[in-house]
Formats: sequence, structure tokens, C-alpha cells
Amino acid sequence: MTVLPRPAARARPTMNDVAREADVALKTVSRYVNGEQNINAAMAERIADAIARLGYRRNLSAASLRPGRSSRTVGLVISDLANPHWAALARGAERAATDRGYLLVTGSSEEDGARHDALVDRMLDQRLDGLVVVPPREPGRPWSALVPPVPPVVFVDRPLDTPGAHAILADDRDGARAAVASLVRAGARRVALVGDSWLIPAMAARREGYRDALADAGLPDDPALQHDGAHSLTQAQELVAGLLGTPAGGAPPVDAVFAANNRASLGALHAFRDAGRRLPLVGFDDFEAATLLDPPVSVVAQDVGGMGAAAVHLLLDLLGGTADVPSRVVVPTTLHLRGSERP
Amino acid sequence: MTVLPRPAARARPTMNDVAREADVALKTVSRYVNGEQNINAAMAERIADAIARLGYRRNLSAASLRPGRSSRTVGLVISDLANPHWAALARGAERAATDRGYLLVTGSSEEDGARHDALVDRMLDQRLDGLVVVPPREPGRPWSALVPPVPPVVFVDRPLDTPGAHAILADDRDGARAAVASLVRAGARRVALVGDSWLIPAMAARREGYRDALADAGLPDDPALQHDGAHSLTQAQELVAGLLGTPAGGAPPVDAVFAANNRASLGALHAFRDAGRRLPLVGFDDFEAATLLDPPVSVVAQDVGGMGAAAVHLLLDLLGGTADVPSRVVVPTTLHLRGSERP
DNA sequence: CTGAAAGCGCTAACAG
DNA sequence: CTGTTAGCGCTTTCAG
Repeated sequence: MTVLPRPAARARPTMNDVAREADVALKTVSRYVNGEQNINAAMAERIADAIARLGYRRNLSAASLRPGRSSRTVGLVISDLANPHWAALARGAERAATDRGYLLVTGSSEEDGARHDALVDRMLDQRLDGLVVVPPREPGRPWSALVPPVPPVVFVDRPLDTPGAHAILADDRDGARAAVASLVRAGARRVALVGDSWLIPAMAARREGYRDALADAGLPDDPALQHDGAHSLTQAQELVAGLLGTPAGGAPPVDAVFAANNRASLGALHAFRDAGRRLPLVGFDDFEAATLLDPPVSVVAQDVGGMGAAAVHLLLDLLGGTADVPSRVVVPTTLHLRGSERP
Repeated sequence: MTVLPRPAARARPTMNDVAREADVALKTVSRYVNGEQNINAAMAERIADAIARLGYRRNLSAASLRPGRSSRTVGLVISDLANPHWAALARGAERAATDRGYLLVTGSSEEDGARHDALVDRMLDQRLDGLVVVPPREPGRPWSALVPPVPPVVFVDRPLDTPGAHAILADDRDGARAAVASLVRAGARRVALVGDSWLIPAMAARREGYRDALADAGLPDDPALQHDGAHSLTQAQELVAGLLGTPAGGAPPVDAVFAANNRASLGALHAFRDAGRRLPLVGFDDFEAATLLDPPVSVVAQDVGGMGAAAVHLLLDLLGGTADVPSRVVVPTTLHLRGSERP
């Protein structure tokens, strides 16, 4: 029995093949494919036929080779796609990209500078048209270290370390302030702040808002109440479990918790469940099960999907040279009081 | 005042520029950049210097132009990145891709055939190396309609409508059977099935498992208990709210719910909360807050991230021509009984 | 309005 | 081990 060689995968037809088949010049096919107007109707029809007959597909990658031509692809670097917060951001970004004919490349940095930088490098080498970036907690190389020309970048949740950098930010400070104020209004006097590293600009801003609310109420700003070690749900859970225990040295106990992101909220809720005892709680960032719990969890909601979409729209406007592109967009937050802020 | 023309953005240096700067041939730079070994050390150093001096970055897009050369980019088409289930799948896929030096392009079909097909077309035109695809509920064009050559595709959650198609599947039938069996064991006799369209292969398989469990227990297979209209959380909620009311025509009431995906579980829980009354419940697919609820929600868990990673690994093995690539991988599920299965 | 020729940044043959 | 030449699929001058 003879083994036939596997037939060589037929190569895709090229524009040249179409031109030959339709008996027109290459350039005419190019014009047709690009939707240019000035084409003889008869030729257009011959070309359409040839394309159908050959099963021709345009090679966008080749089309974008020439400098100045866009690849219609943008990149998004976040910390972790599996976190519903970032997934919502990515979804918003993706929708905006698709709506405008772009493809979205995503990557998770896992809050690691080196990983983040590697993703950015890879995306730059791929010649994506632009990037939406959420810088990692552990910063790697400064953005300014990149040798220009660098494609446009829109930062989310981050300070502007590059002059003229564009950014989409939530009104973290104001949201946190409203959250903590609601706890104080419900009677809390010693509100614990459970957050991720202060190196994260959004976190630092939320701490400011926390302090604002305390100051507004004439309460002391006690650093011992402010925790920035909740990098994960588990760490937040352990941290809050500690808060529920008897404080060392006879310090007065914590009487409420402000969870500065959705991991912290869930961690606190796990700790409450484990201890069989809960403290008044308000979280930053809404989460799916917030209204299912008893009591329902109060949160400061931000339109995360909207922020992702806004970032991509801003990026594409930048690319398109649209005039008057704002360099900084601050998105408001909304406080949803559902009951968990009360003792 | 004279407006100076914006200085032309300096073009990126090319390999040619590096070659000139280092005074070697273009091809030598190419060799260096590709990590080939046979290079004179002195030359290598001159090249390295030139690259640093010029801030040269390789253009991967140009490098992949030549047929047969990979773009090191794969695509993923799911239904909705904002659904934690798909986000977890995407995260797994992304991790596998990154680990192997690939970039991941993601797109959400919103369960719409046309949108799905458009995403696939776009990805094919971009000449991605391969695709991981979760076909939409409302099918669009059949895969076989694509004119070859088509890059490798790995399907997730889908039947093999193309000969030789590769797929990663959860053991839906077995998982559903275990879930329903646990409800029956706890005393349920009329278990409602709340799911999405039976057109979705995974859903059809879960219904089979549901029927298996009923048959095992000698219970009747009552179509009136099997609902496939829960396409969203809200629809599931309304559906379950209806089940909690008095059944029309004096039919015996439903006494337990098997929620066939995470949207259905959450919808059911919302309906329970609204009604102030709950039914025994087991859900398919774990979710973040399952253990926070009272009682904690029992689920059939699947390793969604693992499935995403497996899909990409299978795809890349296919691409690499690795021998013995399985054409079908079935991933087992695990039943977590937490209490909600009991009355 | 159409076409021929050149070239994008890079890799593949094939000589030296 | 290095360099020269051609050419990937497409767009872009610039002539007809």
C-alpha cells in the first residue's frame, strides 16, 4: 500500500490571482477591495465574480505592512481577566473596538511589572495601533523608557507619568468619601479601610476619600485602621478575620469596614461568615451577588464597562486625529445603600 | 505667530538601518534577531550595539507576512467576556497563549450568529494562526462554508459538525446527572430544569443528564418541568418566579431546581429572595459567591480556566504538528454539596 | 479611470 | 559563517 503524500495545503489566492482571473490590473482589485468609488461597473462585476470563484480573502496583515497604514487592532493590558472587575472593563473595551471595526488583543499582567512590560513589548512589536493600559501594582520599567515612536496609549486607573498621557479615571476619592460617610452616618466611629497597595493610584485616592469622610465627621485619622495588604480575596479574608478578633493592647475595636475593591468586599464577607458575626460594610465596586446576600451589600458602583469603552474610544479618536480629545476623563461613581452599612 | 508643522514622527528604524549602522548584511541582523547560533561574536556585539543605539524594535507583523510563517497570535470567540464563566475561560486561554509566546485576540459574539461570523471573518483576514471558538446559540453560517485553507480551530462546548474538528468539552451529562441525583436523594420528586436553549450542545447534554438521574430514580420525564428560555439572569429569575407561584391546572408543584448554568443559578437565587421562599437548588458551574449565601449553594463545578488553557494548548500542538493530538477532550466535573440541595 | 513598477520590513534561497 | 538577490501580499506613486 502506498502512502500518498498529504496534498500540499492549497495556498490562499492572492489579489494577484484575482486580478488575473478577472483580467484586470492588480491595482484595480485593490481599489475594488478597498471600496474606492471610481471603478468601471463591468470591471467591478468581473472582480466580484473572481473573488467569489476563488474564495479570495484579503490579507489584512499584509495590507497594514506599509507604514502609516493601520492594522485595526488595539491592545489591552489589565491585571487579571478572571477578576469580574477587569473582565467588565475588557468587555466594554472589546465592544467599543468591535463597533469601530477593530480587534482587541488582551493580556493579564498579574500585577507583575516584568510580565506587564513583556506584554507591552510584544504588543508593540506586533505593531498594534494603540494600547489601553492598566499599570501593575509592582511597576516595571517607566513608560518614558520606551524609545519613540510609541503608538498612542490610554491609561486607566493611573497617574500620568508621561507628559500628555491620556487617562480614564473613576472618581475614586469622591466615591470612597461617600461610602465612608454612610458608615459614619450609621453610627460607625472606627472604620477599617481594607485595600490593596497604596502604590496603586486608585487605592491611594480611595484612602484620601476615606480620610476626607473621617475629617468631615471630626473623627481621627488612625493609620492603624488602614490596611493595604489585601492583594487577593484570601488576604482580605485573613485581614478582616484579624479585625474581628480582640484587638491587641486593649485598643478599641473596629466597628465598620470599608472594603476598597471587590476582592476586599468578598474577603470581608467570607471572614464575617467564618466568624458568624458581621460588621457594617460598604464596598468599592459593585459585584454580582451583592443584592443576594443578607443583608444586601452596599457599594460604590463604577461603570467599569463604560470606562473600558471610553478608553478605546479615546484611543481611536487619538488615532484618527480627532480634534479636542480630552486627555483625562473622570467617571463618576454611584453609592448604592442596601443595608449592610448599618450595624 | 507661525505655526510650525508638527515634526514628522520619526519612523521606526528597520532591520536595514541596523545592518547599515552595524556594517553587516541585512541577513546577519535577521539571524541575530532570530537567535540563530552561527554568528561571529564580534558581529553579534556590533549588532547588539546598533540595536540599542537606534532603539530598533522588530516588526513581527512584517516577519509573519511570508506564507508559512506564524504570527504567533491566536483568536478566541466566546459569547460574552463579562460573564464570569467566559472570562475564566478566556483567562485560561490567555495564560496558555502567553506561556507559549502567543498573543490572544478576544471577541464576544453575544450569542448572535452574524456577529460571531463577522468576528471569525475578521480574525481569518488578520491571518491569526488558529482559533478557539465557542459557537453561538443562534448559529450563523456552518463552518464547512468557509473556503479552505482555514487555519486550525478548536471548538469548546460544541458538536463536531466538521469532520476531524477538535473540541474541548465538559462532562456535562455526567455532571448534570450527579446534580439532579443529589436533589432526588434529598427528597425532591419534581425537579425543574432551568436552562438555556437546547440548541446549545452543552445544554442538551445537561438535559440528558437530568433525564438520566430521573430515570435512575424511577421518576417520570416530564417535559413541563424542562425550561430552555433562561438566556439571561433576568429571564431565569422570571422563570423561577413563575415556578414558585401556584401551578396552573392544579398540577403538583415543583419541589427543587436544577439550574443549568451560572446565569440560571443567580436568577433562581434572585427569585427566591424576591419570594422570600426558596427551593432546594443545585447549579451547574461554580460561582464566586456560592459559599457566601445561606445556605451555601451546591454546584457542579467545571475547571473552566483549565478548559480554556487546554483548548489553546491543543490548538498550538496542532499548529506545531505535534503527533497524537487528541481530537476530543472531555473534562470531568465535580459535585460540591454545600447544603442548598436540601429542603 | 486604469495600469506598471517600486517598495513596506522581513525571511528564504543560494552563492561566496 | 556571511552576503546577495528575490519576493511574501498589498498599497502607492506616477504614467497612460
